[in-house]
Order: sequence, then C-alpha cells, then structure tokens
Amino acid sequence: MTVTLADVAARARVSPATVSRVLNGNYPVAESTRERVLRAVDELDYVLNGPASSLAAATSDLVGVLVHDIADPFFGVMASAAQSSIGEGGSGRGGGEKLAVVCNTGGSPERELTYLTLLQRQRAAAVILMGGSLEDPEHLAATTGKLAKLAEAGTRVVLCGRPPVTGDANAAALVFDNRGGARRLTEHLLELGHRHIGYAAGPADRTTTRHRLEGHRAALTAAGIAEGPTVHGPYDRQAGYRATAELLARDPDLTAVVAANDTVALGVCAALRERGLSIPGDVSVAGFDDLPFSVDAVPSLTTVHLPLHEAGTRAGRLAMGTEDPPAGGLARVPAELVVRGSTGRPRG
Amino acid sequence: MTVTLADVAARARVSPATVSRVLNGNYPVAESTRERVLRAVDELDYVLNGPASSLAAATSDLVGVLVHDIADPFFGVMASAAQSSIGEGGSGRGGGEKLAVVCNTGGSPERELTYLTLLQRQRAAAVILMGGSLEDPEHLAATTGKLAKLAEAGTRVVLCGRPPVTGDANAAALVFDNRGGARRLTEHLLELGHRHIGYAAGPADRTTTRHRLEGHRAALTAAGIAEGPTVHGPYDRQAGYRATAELLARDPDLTAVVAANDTVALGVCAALRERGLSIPGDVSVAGFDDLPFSVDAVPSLTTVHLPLHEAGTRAGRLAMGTEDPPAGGLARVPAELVVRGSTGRPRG
DNA sequence: GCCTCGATAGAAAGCGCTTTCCATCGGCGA
DNA sequence: TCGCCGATGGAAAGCGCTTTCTATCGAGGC
Repeated sequence: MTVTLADVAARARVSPATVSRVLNGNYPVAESTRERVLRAVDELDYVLNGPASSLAAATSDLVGVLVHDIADPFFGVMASAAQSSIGEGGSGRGGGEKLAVVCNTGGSPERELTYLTLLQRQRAAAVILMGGSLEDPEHLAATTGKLAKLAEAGTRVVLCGRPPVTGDANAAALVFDNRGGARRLTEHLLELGHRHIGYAAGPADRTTTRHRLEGHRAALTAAGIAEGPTVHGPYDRQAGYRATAELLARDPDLTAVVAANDTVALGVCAALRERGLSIPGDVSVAGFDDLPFSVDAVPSLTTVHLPLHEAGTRAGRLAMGTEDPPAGGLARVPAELVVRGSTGRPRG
Repeated sequence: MTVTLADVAARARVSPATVSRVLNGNYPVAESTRERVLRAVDELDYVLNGPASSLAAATSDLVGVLVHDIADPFFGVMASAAQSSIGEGGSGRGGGEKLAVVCNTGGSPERELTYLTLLQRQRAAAVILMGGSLEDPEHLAATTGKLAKLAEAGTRVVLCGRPPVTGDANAAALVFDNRGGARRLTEHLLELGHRHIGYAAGPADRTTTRHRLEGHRAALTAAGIAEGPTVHGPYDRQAGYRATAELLARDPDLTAVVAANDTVALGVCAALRERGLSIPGDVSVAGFDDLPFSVDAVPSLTTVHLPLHEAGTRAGRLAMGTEDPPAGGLARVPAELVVRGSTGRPRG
C-alpha cells in the first residue's frame, strides 16, 4: 500500500496534525520535531496525496494556462514564461510549487469552456487566459459567466493579451497595444511613400484582429490615404500565402502588405517570391509580434515587437499573487515598431 | 456556498449514491431517475469536486505531458497532438475528458523530477515524457526509480522520443529512428560529393544527440570518409550561428554543415550568409526534424522528417489506454530524408 | 509560591465523493 | 399462490488530509 501521512506520524512518533504542519510550514513546530518528521518522510519515501490535501484545504496548487495553440510560438513563448514565473514562486499548499498546466483550446470556445470547467472542478488556484477572444456575444457571455464563477470560488483569473469584458472586474488583465502598434506600423509604410497597402488580416471575429485593423485604418485615415484590400484568414503561413494572391488580384498596384502576424508574413513573402516579386524592392512586407524567427527571415521582417516574455512572466506572477494587480485591473503592454529589412521605399 | 453532490441528491429526491452513479455512468440507473438527476445538476449548476472525487476513487483524470521546451515547435507540435488525442478520448472518471497538462522542464532533470512528483501527488492517470533524456547515470537512476513508482501506483507511463532504460519495462515507448535518419542524411551529402562535412551537434550528454551523431559517423565510416569537425551546443539558433564560426575555423574547406535540428540550421545559414557564403553554392546545410518553418526557409531546408504529429497522437492514445502498447513496449518511428534546396553539389 | 501566558502538540471533526454491501420491489416460473 | 431473481436505489464506511479547539508544559510576573 501507499504510505500515508498517518504512517509518517507513527514513525516520527507524533500526531498526523504535526506532520501536516511540518509539511505546510504554516504553524510553529519545534526544530527537533520537524527534523524527526522530515526524516520519517524521507525514510518512508512519502508523497503527499494531492487530492486529499486539496479536498481538505478546499484549493489546489494547479494553475491553468489556456492558449489557442501551443505549437504557435506566440503562445509558446508566453506560456513558457508564465510557467517559469509560476514555478519559481512561493511555496504553495502541499509544501511546494504550483503546477502550471498548459491547455490547448485550439481557439475553440467550446474547448475553452471545457477546460475552464475541468479547472473549476480541480479547484485550480488560478487560471490564465492567453490570446484574444471571439467577439461573438453568446460565447462572450458564457465565458464571462464561467470566469465570474471561478473568481467567486477563489480562483484568480488573469487575462493576458485578451481584453477584459465589462463587468469582468475580478480579473487582472494585461492587454497589448495592438491598435497603437498597428498604427505605427502603417505610419511607417506611409512615411516610406507607400500608397497601396494590402492587409492580410487574422480571423474576422477576434478582438486582436479588430484592434490591429483599427490601428491600421486610423493611420490611413489620418494621412488621408484610401484603404487597400483586406483579406481575413487564420494565423498560419498558408493564410498569408493565399491572401497574397487575392490582395494582388484586388489591387495590382500594391507596394506593401501588412500581415496579421509574423507567421502570416512568412507566407506572404513566399507567395511574392514565387511570383518573382522582390522584397522589399517590389513589395514591402510587415509582420506583427516579433516572434523569434522574424529576425532570421530573409529579408529580416519589419514588425511590431510585443514583449511576450515579460507579459507571460507578469501573468504568472499575477496568477501567483506575487505581483499586485494593476490599478483598475488592467495594464497596457506597449507594442514597439521594429524596422528591419522587409520594408523599404516603393519603386518610382 | 458551493453546490455539492448532496444538494443535487436532495433536489432530485434521490440518494447521493445515485447521483454519483449517474455522473459516472458505471452502474444501472433507471432512465427517469437519470433524467431527474441531470435536471437537478443543470438547475443547480453543479460542478463536481475533482479532488474529492479523485480522493475517493484513488485516481484522477490528469495526464501530464513533460516537454523540454514548450516554445520549441518540436515539442509544441507533439504536445499539441497528444493533447488533442487525449481530449477526444473516452469519458474518464468524473463524467468527462481527461485534462492533459503540459509541463515545461526546460531540459532540467531537477524540474523533471519535481514535475513527476507533483503528478504523482495528484495521482495522475498517465504521464508522457517527450524528448531525449540526459545520459548521466545518476539522473537516469533517479528518473527511472520515479517512473517505476508511478507505474506501480497505477499511472501509465509513455515515453515519446525518449529511449527506454533497461528495466523500464512498464513504460510504453515510441522512439524516433534518429540514427537511421542521420545516416541517410549524411549519405545524401556524400552522394552529392561532399568530403568535408561539419557537424553542429546538440547538447553533448543527451541520447538524441548521441544517436544522430552515431548515424552520421556510420555513414562516414561506411564511405571511408574522414569525420569533419563537430561542435556541441543547445538547440537554438544562436548555437548554430556560433558553431558555424568554429567549424569553419577548424576546417576552412568545409562544403557542408549538418545541424542538430532545423532551428540550429537556421543559425548556421545566417552565419554563412553573413560571411558571404551562398547556400548551397558554397556550403550545403542540412537540418533535422522537418519543423513547420523549414519549408519556408530560404533556401528551403533539406532535413529529416520526423512524424511529430503522429507520434504525439499515438503517445496520447497510449496514455489514454485507447491504443494497445506496442509489442515489447517499444515502437520505432521512422525518420525520412527530405531533400530540399539547402543542399547541392559542392563546387569544383 | 501561585497564576498567567506563550509555545507546542494532540484529538477529532469534517472536506465531498465513491463504492460495497443491503434492502426493496415487481415479475415470473413452478 | 409462493419463492426467487434481476433491476434499482439507499446507507454508510471510508479515501487521506487540514484545521479548529484543547491540552500540556515551562517560564516569568506578582
């Protein structure tokens, strides 16, 4: 049979209560007793029973990190940063670290809810939702309701790169300045002299897509330049590849393409090259996010740097309660234009 | 207060036992009763208490997936595939899915053990270890011991891309044919006429590194060609970049570089380009793994395709018990040479 | 020298669920 | 008609831990 706390207590000749106190360290125990207990733990190779502990204490040391797609570096970087800052954190219940668990929603609202329920069931200590959300009101209501329940049950809720919904007051939120970043990026293209700019946007019904598009349009409007063609698609290379054909078809005079993110930009580049168009000689290309590979692309990508690592770290700290939530529950994360080799002056 | 199973029972005018049976569906319950219970669950918005359930049932629906680095697509792809196949799986305890949780070890043996203990504590249903392991005997012994304990406690153990240790009989293992893949890759370079081949290898003390290097050497030996310089480093772009300088210094006549994986190969390419060397005109470059981006690299990377997605899916199924473990507990996963644009005949 | 207080340790009551017996009940074969 | 069986549902005993409420023991304060 498995070793239980009672076995340890018997071996150390103390009561179970004392063993529990030694393990959780939140009650004074005489040094000699503590040592005796720890020795017994070691000798018996005792491992705390998590469920029992969570049941009695009405909380667990699980922290859920929900991402749209683990295989996407955007989430990979943030999740990994969050997980580190959670691991390093203070000693939770059960004499140790929290278990940060990454859950892949695939961007599907249903899976998101499923995971939230699962985490609620586990009495998770905290939940971090990464990435923008769908704007469908029904989905929004369902998720918000679920989050409210989680918060009510004592689970900390952190949004990272996801705008808070009104009335979502009990969640700390870190939001990227997508609008501002996109605006600066388009301004950069305008300054270079581009007048026909295509936009290979992300999925149509997501907050992130909308915000980036709004920034782009704001720049155009301010400069009095007409908006070029826009095509929506997922956040993958294929989408950029396909979008390029359509953008070019809709405006053959295109001299620049702004992509939903760096991955999409890669697809755009591939499609342009395949048509014999040089970058940035014939067409300039810009990405977004500044994912690790974008500096290695040929030419290196002009993009908008998002401090994903810091944001992830901060989200982790907020989840641990190591960092105080920002005033108003919402902190803006800056987005900085990074000009590299893929953008230049248009010909002529 | 939170709604408990007893509340549901009261509302449905049945005993708690019956509610539990409805929820777990492993005992006959009359249709009318079942409906009444489900209605009550709905009306009260009841959420099962996971810890309590796990405690009573002595097992949980957690499946741990340990990876070296989530931000690395190699793991991202496998983990995401595993998580999907686990999610889709049969109904576990607690009337639903299993919770696949991805844990980032950062390649550190300590963190790996920490996570295994955490999972053991949670009475995880299964654990999947992805990626090669350190070859340090002490670490190996510790991990093997821990895995044995997990298996003993009823947790399924699956190794994916990690060679089993002797005596690790109760773990199902999926191993990539790193040796064969590496061998075929080097053979390809030899056939093209390369005689001076440098190797930008992975970390020195890991199984994966050793196997790939062995395959590489086997090809050279069989062809009677002298081994070129080898440099070890981590699996990142920087490593490839740095290694290139050293390889070139050690053999200025180098006409080809084999990299530890595709990411490293990208660094190698960057370094070569910076020195004004063309690819594959002056130097051929080869990667390994066939990560998603390698087809988009310029030039596209010659590499060894590893079916990461399928391997991850299979690992997930093994963890769920949906798929029978392979005979002998070990299945080889093929590695296929993919020739693209980054390798060609050496000049002259 | 007696009482109080601080520091420790133990007793025991759950935490919310699962599951092993049992009890009940209607129907059917003899 | 009686007894037995299959199908359901209830009672209750834990699962292994946490935590309040007490108990004990010295050390000072008066």
